[in-house]
Amino acid sequence: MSQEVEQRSLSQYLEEHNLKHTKQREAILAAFLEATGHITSEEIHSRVRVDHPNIGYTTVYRTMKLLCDAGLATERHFDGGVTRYEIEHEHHDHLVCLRCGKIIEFECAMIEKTQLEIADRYRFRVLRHRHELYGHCDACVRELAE
Amino acid sequence: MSQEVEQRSLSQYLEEHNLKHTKQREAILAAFLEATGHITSEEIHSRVRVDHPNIGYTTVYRTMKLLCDAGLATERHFDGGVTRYEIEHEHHDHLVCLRCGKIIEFECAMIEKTQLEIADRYRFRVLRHRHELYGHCDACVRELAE
DNA sequence: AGTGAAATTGAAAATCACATTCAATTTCAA
DNA sequence: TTGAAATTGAATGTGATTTTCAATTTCACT
Repeated sequence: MSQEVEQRSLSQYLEEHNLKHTKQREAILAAFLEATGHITSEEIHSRVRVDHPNIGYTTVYRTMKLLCDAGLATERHFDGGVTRYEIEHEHHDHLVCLRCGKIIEFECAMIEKTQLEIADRYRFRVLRHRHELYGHCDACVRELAE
Repeated sequence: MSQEVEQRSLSQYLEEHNLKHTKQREAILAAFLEATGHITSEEIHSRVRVDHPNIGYTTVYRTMKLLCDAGLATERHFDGGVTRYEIEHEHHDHLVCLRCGKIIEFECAMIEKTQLEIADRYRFRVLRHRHELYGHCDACVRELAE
């Protein structure tokens, strides 16, 4: 299946860090990968429970942190106070629909460059950033117009 | 004193909304204005307690919400999960020092314009945004280099 | 295969920041 | 002065996450 690379990557991380390979970790990674981006621990928990009814919420929680450390997932904190996880890939920022919750990724070299220039003016060393545009997606704008 | 305008502005808002003018509200606004930007409810509470030892945390909390509604303060949620309040003024974004907590405001018409162009490409209607650069300020970079 | 030290699990309890409840108090228009 | 309505603040609730800890599992080494 298409999860081989990630499962192997997890195993490698676990070995390198003297951590143990468990059914739970494997199942949680699988559930996370099967979902499409920006999922919450809660959602992963329900999904993983279908096949593994006795995996606890705490374990999902801890495992998602682990996957982040292992470089397989990234934590995102959008407005609303719930942590979401996305599959780790190139840097990007987000458009977040306040009505339907849809999350669109975007990337803009121009903005990236400009923000570094701004930081330079303050002799500020940027380590990371977040840039989120909140509003209404196309579909919601249409529905609201009705 | 220099708070006259804001105090009057608060009074006006209270009248217009059939709310009452209380010592607590006045004191909390005063404490907020005396502080320099990006303060937490917790901090406002300690400050206001100096002269008004029996004002409760809940009241500070509620009053800060009120000041936001009245257009005198703005709520900000930086990484770390604590709400901070700043004196309401023109739109701007932030540089946040992860070491000393210093917060620098910046504004960039170019970025504002570019992000609207990006949103347009997705037919996304932007209602608000957040753009925060996290890293180390000049002073901290120097100290870290020692 | 068996052993045991170390890691992991999961239920429950703790934490953290914020929000709500409610009885007592205060405000202010009449 | 009065009393209806708003406000206060202590205590309690909430929601998301985090920690605790006893029981279980993993895995390097017999």
